[in-house]
Amino acid sequence: MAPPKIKPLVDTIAEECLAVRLRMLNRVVSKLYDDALRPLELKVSQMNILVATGKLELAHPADLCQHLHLEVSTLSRNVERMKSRGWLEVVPQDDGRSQPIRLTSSGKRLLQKAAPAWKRAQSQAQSLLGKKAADLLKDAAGKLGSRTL
Amino acid sequence: MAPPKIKPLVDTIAEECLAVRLRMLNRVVSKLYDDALRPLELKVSQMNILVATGKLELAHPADLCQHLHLEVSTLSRNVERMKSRGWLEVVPQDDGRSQPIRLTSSGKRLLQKAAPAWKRAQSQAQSLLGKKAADLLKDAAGKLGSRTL
DNA sequence: AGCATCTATTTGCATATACAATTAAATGCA
DNA sequence: TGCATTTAATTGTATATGCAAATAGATGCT
Repeated sequence: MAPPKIKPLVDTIAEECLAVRLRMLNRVVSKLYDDALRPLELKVSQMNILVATGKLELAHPADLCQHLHLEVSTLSRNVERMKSRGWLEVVPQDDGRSQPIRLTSSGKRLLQKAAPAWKRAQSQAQSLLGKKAADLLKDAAGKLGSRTL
Repeated sequence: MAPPKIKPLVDTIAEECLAVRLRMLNRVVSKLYDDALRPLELKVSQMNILVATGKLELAHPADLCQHLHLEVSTLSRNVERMKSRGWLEVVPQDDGRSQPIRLTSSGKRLLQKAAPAWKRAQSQAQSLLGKKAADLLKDAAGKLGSRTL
């Protein structure tokens, strides 16, 4: 029998899909930050983790994941790389299951050094998205539960 | 000497970084679609490519990448997987460098079958983000140049 | 024709991400 | 004490992503 008409469906999804748009924006905006941070050999994904860890001071993986809406297994691999670079360290606890981490001095220095690059990327992203979209982005992120971080 | 004060910097980035928010939203929203599409063994990243290919009818990798703001190397690998699943096929050209692709019948049928799952995820994403943010998302994506797709 | 150059795509390598399964440690209860 | 259960994190496996380098084919110039 004749193949089903695919065109209307394709047009609908192409014009309306929120995921395709969000994923595109994510790629473009992440690249702005990655480009700015490249001289520091730091990626925006890693900077996010450094910041969230600094915010919590002593950060349990599961807590970080709740704040960042990241899978624990994803975080585990990222932290592994960042420990080996000397930016994070584990702080042993009474409960041997816990492996909470904190910033090392080196990690803190890296964040300080990254600040100007972050500011540049942030302002590029701001101009690209426009103020309204940028504000809405904050609102939307707030709706994800587990406070903004 | 004393370590630099890291707290104010961490607070600023945590509260204002657009990338961290966009990346979080991307993870959460992509998961809505991936969950809905899982029974079809289809990921939202792949659905995006199927749709963009369907839209162009005969799609050159470089064109797809421009529309989707994707690296050609990324697309190359994704297309490889999708060819091996029988959803896409290469259409040889006079210019031997060109490797334009199109949907196979199987790829079209898959899209048809995926439509209800897409609709469910789309409406979940809509509720999560709210109408205003969803609309802004379209505007913002429009700012990326190379028309909406 | 022959060669440098340009263009389209793929390949090598590394990180990011998620799901499922596993390990390790604490806890509760018989 | 001993064992099932629960909790915290890691490990196995696969896809997604991007940068840099390599390949392959077309094109233009001499």
